Amino acid sequence: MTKHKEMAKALDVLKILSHPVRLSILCNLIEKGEMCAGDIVKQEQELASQSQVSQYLKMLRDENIIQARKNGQHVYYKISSLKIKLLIEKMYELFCRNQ
Amino acid sequence: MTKHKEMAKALDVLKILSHPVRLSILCNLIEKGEMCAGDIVKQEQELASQSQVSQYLKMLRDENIIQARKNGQHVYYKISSLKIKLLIEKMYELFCRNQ
DNA sequence: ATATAATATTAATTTATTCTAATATAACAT
DNA sequence: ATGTTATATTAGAATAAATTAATATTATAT
Repeated sequence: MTKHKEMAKALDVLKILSHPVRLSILCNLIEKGEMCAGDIVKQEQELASQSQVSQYLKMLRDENIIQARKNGQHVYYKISSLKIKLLIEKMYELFCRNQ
Repeated sequence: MTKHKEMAKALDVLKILSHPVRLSILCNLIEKGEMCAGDIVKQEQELASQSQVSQYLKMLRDENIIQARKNGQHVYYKISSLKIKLLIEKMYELFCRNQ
């Protein structure tokens, strides 16, 4: 990848992460491993509607940050990008660990 | 810090970083250690005006990501947040290192 | 005192992102 | 077939962020 494209990729990631509900969804997916759409909606219901969550999940899929697995009428999501997982974990370490 | 405030802090950081010129400024500051405003403007001149760069520098100062030191008519900037430095270095490692 | 160079500030415009509300689709149960 | 639950899609409205263009400030040199 060229320097410019690497930068663009990093910026895409940052933009996606810099939203309270999207970041929260990703943190919960890291914690739980896998969740179905409905449970994600429930987790975020204070801050976002079903429609919004569905739109965020699509964004995250389109960026190859999460992947979907359909089972009957349920859709299960999990993180597919190790890089994003590591980045969020680093942020957790830097901003959320005491001291 | 409460979980909610930590999250909010992380989000502020992500928003600030998710701009091509702001991220570029920070990367250059990490590389060079310290730069004066004029040199930063020169580095970014393809993408941003003097006014824009000055506004970005203010944002970064307001977030305590960089600090300013005035010497005559020049203002020298450098990164003041170790956390941000470490985060950007992690991003470099994840997104910009080959492989 | 005036001019110039370096940097900062401001308000208004433009553009991008997010939210809302309504509707669509697909799987399943009766 | 009809209803129901889970999830996705869409277009338009609302909000937020970025850019522009003009001006202000501060330090220095003449």
